Amino acid sequence: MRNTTNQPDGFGIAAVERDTGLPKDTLRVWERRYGFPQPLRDANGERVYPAAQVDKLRLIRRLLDQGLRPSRIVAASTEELAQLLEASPEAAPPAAPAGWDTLLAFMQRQDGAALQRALQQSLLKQGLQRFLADTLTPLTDAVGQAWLRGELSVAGEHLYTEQVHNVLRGAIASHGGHGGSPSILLTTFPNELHSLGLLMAEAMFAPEGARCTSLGTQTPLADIEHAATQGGIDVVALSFSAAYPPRQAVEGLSTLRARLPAGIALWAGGQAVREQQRKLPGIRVIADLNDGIAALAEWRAAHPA
Amino acid sequence: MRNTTNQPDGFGIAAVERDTGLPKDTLRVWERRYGFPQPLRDANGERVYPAAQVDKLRLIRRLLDQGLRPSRIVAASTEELAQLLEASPEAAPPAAPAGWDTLLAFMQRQDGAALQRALQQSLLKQGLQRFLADTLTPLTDAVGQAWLRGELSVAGEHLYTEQVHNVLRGAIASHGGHGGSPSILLTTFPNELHSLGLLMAEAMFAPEGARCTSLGTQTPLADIEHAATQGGIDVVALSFSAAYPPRQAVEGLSTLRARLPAGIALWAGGQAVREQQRKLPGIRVIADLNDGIAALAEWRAAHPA
DNA sequence: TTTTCATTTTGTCCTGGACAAAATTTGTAC
DNA sequence: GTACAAATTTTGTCCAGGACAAAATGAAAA
Repeated sequence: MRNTTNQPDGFGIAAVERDTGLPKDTLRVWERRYGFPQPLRDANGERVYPAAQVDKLRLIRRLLDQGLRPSRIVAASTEELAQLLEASPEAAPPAAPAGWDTLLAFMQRQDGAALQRALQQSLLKQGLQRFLADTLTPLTDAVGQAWLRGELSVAGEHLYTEQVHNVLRGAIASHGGHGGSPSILLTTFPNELHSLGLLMAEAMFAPEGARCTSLGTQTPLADIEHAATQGGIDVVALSFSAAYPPRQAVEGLSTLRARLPAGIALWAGGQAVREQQRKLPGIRVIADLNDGIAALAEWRAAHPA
Repeated sequence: MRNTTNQPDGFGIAAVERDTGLPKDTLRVWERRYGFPQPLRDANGERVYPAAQVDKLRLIRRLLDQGLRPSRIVAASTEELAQLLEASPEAAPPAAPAGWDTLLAFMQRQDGAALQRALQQSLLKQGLQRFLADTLTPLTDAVGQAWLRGELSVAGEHLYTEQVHNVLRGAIASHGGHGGSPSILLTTFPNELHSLGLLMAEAMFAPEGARCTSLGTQTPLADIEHAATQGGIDVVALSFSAAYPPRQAVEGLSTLRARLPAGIALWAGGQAVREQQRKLPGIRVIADLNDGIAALAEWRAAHPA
């Protein structure tokens, strides 16, 4: 029954876990292996992390998400880390989307209303599918980059995600038609909690006249199977973010393919599976949003009403 | 680098922690002291919890929340636990919400469209706030119960959550007014990924004329602080599901309270904090949706424009 | 070039011990 | 008996240091 919070000057290990997202076990093993962090100890021998070390841990976490390895960065000095951060923001800063500066400013100042208005405006001007392909896809990319570079806080990124949700849900609802075929079940595997890809897929399929049923994120495999066979589903569509381990994706998809009746198609989209088509026989890997439309056309050609 | 999730028959310790809100350390020490839970072991000696034990842990968790002590209940048989639960004041599960049978059928057969139509209809008939208090609250409860009893699959529950999201987001959007004051920032702590409570709170506050900014789930503490001070926020509102460890909630809230300027109010709602007001000085614990309205009124009384 | 195989890295789990905070019981004075 | 202080038990979280599978990397073969 510790109170890890308000050490006179520093944070307990539980508080650091909450703040940085790095599990306690990881914090301890890093200390053992790399010599950082090196928390003080209180009277009872428990770790007390000074604020400066917590800040550095947060920086390390950003670099980790950029693809750097712990052995290279955990032991490095704060100056080296800052240099690394400058160095390789994905080499080529890919042509900021139109109006990027304005949008970034909205996110930085936490102005959700303005952000939503701007998105809504693009949607009306372009139509749903072009909005998805030409605006949302590069924009989401740019937001991720901005976070990696430290130009945007986690809060700013969350705000963006939230507003995209609002706009897309509204668009899907207004397209209304709980129409025809195929009947598509959309979801993600457990541990994949990125819902944006899912929603974008739904927004792509729904106006094409498919009957979309989304289960949100994190449906256990057995339940996907159950829902698909129960609900008269034609296609099960899974979404994978870049952060999902590709091997787990392949393994899970193969298992699911084996358990689903052959009459139900299985589609997989997202960064983690983009290059894996050859390892996934019987599964349609969807490379991007347009390819999704193609997959839909294929299905319809193969299943004349 | 374990994959705790998809054990062919059972859950890894990390999955159980997520599902029950009981920390790993606690699960292990209970096993040592009380002989329960008693998970199987996989080839590598790691704990694999059968579904039945996870269910029992969930039951124990509920009794704990009611103030019973671990030594009385952790070692008890499932029958004893069921009796204790009957006897408890909170019992009163009955009174199935109006139209429950129909709605349950929709969920069981994965008919999202019908479910959404039914919810939408209730919303129109009752108005948003009564819909929240009189329909959605008991309904969400009933869905959870049905899942516990095995009458509803995970997929069915996900379908329900998804449709409620659709309906509420639509309702909030149509209420439009990104109006006045206070300016409320809504989110959850890391590891709390239940978004329904958050959305219900937003749906409660928005039509009352508050300016709501939701960051979705899982915002690190430091980023909540950043967003609140950056964005001209008057109130930070956190939501906690029943599965969130109460101690962590209390500790996190205390830390956040200390870090936020005194001028920014901190509100906390949800099962995990319902009984914790006395441990949370300087924080307004919100008992239910109506109490949220009350908190809003209090704030306005204290801050005349 | 791609594919396969061996090696290193890395995160999460394990055991069993410890101890402070909280809860409960016991003791004492009014 | 009731109120309050002190002693005791209960309980959750932390610690150390070891282990190992999955992932990432690098080398070799096709």
